[in-house]
Amino acid sequence: MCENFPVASYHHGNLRAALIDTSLKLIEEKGVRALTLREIGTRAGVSRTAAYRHFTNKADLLAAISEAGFKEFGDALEAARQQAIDSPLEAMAVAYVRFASQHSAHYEVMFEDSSVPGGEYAVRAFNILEETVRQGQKAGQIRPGDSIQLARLLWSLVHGISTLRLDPDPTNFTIFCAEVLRTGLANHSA
Amino acid sequence: MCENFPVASYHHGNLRAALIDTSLKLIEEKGVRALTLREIGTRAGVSRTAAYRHFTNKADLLAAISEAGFKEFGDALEAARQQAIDSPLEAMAVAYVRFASQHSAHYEVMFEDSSVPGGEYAVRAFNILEETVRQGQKAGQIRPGDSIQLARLLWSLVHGISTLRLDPDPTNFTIFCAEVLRTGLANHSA
DNA sequence: ACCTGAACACCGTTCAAGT
DNA sequence: ACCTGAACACCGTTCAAGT
Repeated sequence: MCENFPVASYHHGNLRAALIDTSLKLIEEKGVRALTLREIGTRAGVSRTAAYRHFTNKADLLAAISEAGFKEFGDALEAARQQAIDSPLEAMAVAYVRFASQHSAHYEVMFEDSSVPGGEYAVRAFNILEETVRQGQKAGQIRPGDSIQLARLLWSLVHGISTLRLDPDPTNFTIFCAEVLRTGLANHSA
Repeated sequence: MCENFPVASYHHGNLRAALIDTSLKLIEEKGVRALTLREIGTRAGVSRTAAYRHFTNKADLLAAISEAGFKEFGDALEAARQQAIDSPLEAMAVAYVRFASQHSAHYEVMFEDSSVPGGEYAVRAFNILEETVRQGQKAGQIRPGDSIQLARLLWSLVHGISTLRLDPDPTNFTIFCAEVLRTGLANHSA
């Protein structure tokens, strides 16, 4: 991070990164809806229109933030999939919810439009989910069936957990949800 | 609905309802973020500041829309619970997703802030979910355990399905999800 | 009581001008 | 190339004034 660099350093070509950095901090503080280009400029030590040298407009800035977020997101999911051998689905779910919780500014921008983004990194991130389902099916851990539909179910669940935040401990709640989803909501002793 | 009434009728005390009606239409067309008080006024045939006679500000208008939405929402969930005897959980899930799909403007406003609303009607709506879980547990259909946590799982899932809309047929996808959730994601034949 | 129109402080965006 | 400051067309909100 470069928040303590002198203002002069922004004039050497890293203003773009500084603007994104500043934006993420402002989003964390007040939410995306309160984000203004003018305040970003002021906080970054440049004029209110300096951002237009690096982004065509505000939407373009947000798109850049979203793309960077999906890249990190995919890396986190990929790491979770490779590490967990016994229960990759639970590991993925936890990694998903943890990312949304710890990178709330990124996550907010990524799913701002309430429509699924179609960017390269977004597609990659969600392909990882589906691959995990197929992997589990091959290993005999997950029921057979349309892996895309099963991945959509999983994705909907972790997205709902992440945006609704009904439980104060997201990780613990996600582990609980993964267990119930795995074994089923039905009463097996009946 | 009163969309075809003469403009003069708005001056007889029903401007408040007309403003909410107009807002919902504008939200359906362009989304909440593009909603402006000025356009609401113009579309309703009054001045750009007429709304301030009925709402303290824009946030208050949105709060009124949200509250009315949660009231209708609760009615829909309650009706679904009372009708379905054999699988109340699936009926609730379908009713939830169908409401979000058919009342997208209302739903968008209701969950705009990405934080759970605490209003009277919102609490009522989600108590119905939990009651359904307890009901299913008493009937021996649903596994025992903390009904609040199980309701939170269900709620997260249907909210995720509603906001992400990964499947073109929300109702059909919800029935699929309810079946998987009921019987479990694990491979039972292994 | 209810509505209007001008006014104020914001915002995104453009553009001529500076280095 | 990169940044600035004035300017324009929008917003939400306030308020004195009209009926």
